Amino acid sequence: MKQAGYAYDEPERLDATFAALADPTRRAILARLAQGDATVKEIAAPFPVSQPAISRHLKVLENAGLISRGRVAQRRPCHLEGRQLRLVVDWLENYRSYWAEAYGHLDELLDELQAGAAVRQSSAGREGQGT
Amino acid sequence: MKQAGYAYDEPERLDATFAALADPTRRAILARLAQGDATVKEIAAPFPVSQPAISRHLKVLENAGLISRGRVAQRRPCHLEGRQLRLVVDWLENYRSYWAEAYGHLDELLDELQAGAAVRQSSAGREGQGT
DNA sequence: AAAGGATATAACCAACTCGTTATGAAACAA
DNA sequence: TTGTTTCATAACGAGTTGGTTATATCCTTT
Repeated sequence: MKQAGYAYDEPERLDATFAALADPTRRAILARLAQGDATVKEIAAPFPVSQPAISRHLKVLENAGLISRGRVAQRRPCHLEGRQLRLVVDWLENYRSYWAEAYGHLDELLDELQAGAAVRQSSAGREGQGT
Repeated sequence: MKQAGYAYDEPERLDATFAALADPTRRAILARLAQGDATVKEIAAPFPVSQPAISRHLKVLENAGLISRGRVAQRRPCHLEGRQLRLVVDWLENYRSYWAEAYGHLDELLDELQAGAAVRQSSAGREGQGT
């Protein structure tokens, strides 16, 4: 386990990251960015809040390391940064034995089953339907 | 108390869950509980904060669905609930393509490489991209 | 140079968070 | 009963958050 400035837990960055993820608007922004980079205006469009509010959300996401920002003319295209999400995944890994058996979304489960099936597909004929 | 009805994102519970995880003391509590159930007093012991503060952290964790509490005499043993962590994992799954390639912990990476190697063991094409 | 579009910053406010101390309530033990 | 242990709740203050409107900044276009 790591020991940073904090007495008990991991780096302080996780604080900011989890806090950033705690807001639905920000998660929605991430969902938008998962489909491709976007400018502030594009990001702001679907939301019922002001542009400054979005700008601040973006700053929070950036401070959390969840996004990065480029610069094209007067636009500042935002890009989803997988690295920080990875840290969250890594953190969760410590608890795998707890959530692994928990029944989560069904499709997740099916996904795993399918992945397993794909590997051994050489033998018999599977039926599985999609959706 | 709270109101549902968010336009964009998933259930509101994720808000509470991520918010709960944003605090290092609470993550440390979870880490403690990962080693086994514990009473409030036991949990509070290592922390430099008052017992009421711990009680409130536990309430936050409970509201987030991350822990549950039993009742034994005057003790209220706390138990880590994997189900809610699973929801976080499920949420992260949507971003897998982003964090999967990100270099996180090395062992994680190796784990994946090994799994991948097992799958493609028969086909021998592929020029590698390095790094 | 002047105008305009895209974004950031400032100032402000209501609501929430996290800590504190003091006290209350429930279960046990004498 | 009386006291003790374990935990929760109330009340308060400082700091943070998330929204607003107004304004400043930067870059492009005319």
